[in-house]
Amino acid sequence: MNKQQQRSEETRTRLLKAAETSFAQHGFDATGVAKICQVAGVTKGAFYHHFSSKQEIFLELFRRWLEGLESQMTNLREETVSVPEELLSMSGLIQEVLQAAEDQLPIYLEFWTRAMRDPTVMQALIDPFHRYRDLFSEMISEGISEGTLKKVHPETTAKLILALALGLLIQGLIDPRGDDWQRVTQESLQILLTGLRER
Amino acid sequence: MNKQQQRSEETRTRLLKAAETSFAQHGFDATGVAKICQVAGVTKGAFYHHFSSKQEIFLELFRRWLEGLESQMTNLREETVSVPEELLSMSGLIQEVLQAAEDQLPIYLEFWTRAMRDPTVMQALIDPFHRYRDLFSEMISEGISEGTLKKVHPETTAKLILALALGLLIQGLIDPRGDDWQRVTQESLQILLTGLRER
DNA sequence: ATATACATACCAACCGGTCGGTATTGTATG
DNA sequence: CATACAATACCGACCGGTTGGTATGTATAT
Repeated sequence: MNKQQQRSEETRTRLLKAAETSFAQHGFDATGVAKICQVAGVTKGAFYHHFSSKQEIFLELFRRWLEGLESQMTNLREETVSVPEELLSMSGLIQEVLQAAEDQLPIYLEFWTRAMRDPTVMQALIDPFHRYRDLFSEMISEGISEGTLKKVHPETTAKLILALALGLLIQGLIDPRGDDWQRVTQESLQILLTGLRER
Repeated sequence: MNKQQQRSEETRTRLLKAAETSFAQHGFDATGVAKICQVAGVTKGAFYHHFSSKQEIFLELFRRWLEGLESQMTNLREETVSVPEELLSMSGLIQEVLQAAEDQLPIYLEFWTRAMRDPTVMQALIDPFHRYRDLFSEMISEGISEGTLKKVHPETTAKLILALALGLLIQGLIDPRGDDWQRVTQESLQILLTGLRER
């Protein structure tokens, strides 16, 4: 890699990093491009050299986040054996998501909110989201055919599980240190599995 | 109430109504005070006569929403008999929330996002939220002592149920016409109850 | 007469994005 | 190896437009 390319890439990541924390702290609208540049230690010229608009740097962050999530989920699937076990190990994933971001968790909400207004962002959200759902749906179907799960409707159950994950994440947002969400997730999944498991 | 008060109150509600739809459609930041006034059919003078800032009219809407939710929930509790039945009738409530707002659902997300930045809004959100949780917690405890529910941890289960409700709401936001969320909610609660019910 | 409820005109601040220019690195040529 | 040229990466002053909020005037009810 060139010296130039190297420098370029570094500024780019600095900008992304700066944008991420800024968006997380103050939201998309309240974060000026100038502020992002200041945090990144570059100028507007650099910014608009790398990104064509404020919207675009946001979308870039969004995509990266979704990609990370998806790869985590697929990794998960490969490591486990039975479906119920697989579901239980989900709690670890939720915990990871919660911890990974720490202070900048609100950016996820920002993603969501903006998706509601902007069709481009919405599409970027919906597609992976549906893939997650399908992934869960397949998991359920698998569990049914392997005889570890009751004969429930896979798609509905997938929605149920996703709802649980989303809801716990959001509650974790409100009450970050109030509770051991790892434990709550674990127990919740236990209860859920009691209703799902074939015995 | 005299003629002046009557007029005053009408403008106030018009402003609130206008703000609600505008915030829902375009978000807090993207909605100008001027636009709210235009929709309401009054001028800025009227606006700042009734509300000291844009933030304040937002908070007013927020409080009203939370109050509405809470009263709906307490109503629900009085009408039903056994706890499992009570939980099942929750699905109706979720459905109501989804329908009631229709186009302006995103405003709830707006509430949430702003709460993450603004301590005032956050407090206004957390307090009722904890009350909801306590309400559920009591429901569970009641169910346990009346012998219809297994001996689970009430608070954890309350979080689980709230998570489910929140998650389904959010998925409903993404996919408003994709599915019969009423049915999904119903079935999800069924599955959950299978894991909770004492038999 | 006086307070209330609103209208009008206006401002200072800010913000996303542009643009002409510069500095540094890479490359072709003699 | 030196020179000329080109491409890339970046700078920072600037602009048009918007916005929340204010100052002041006016009409109407009490």
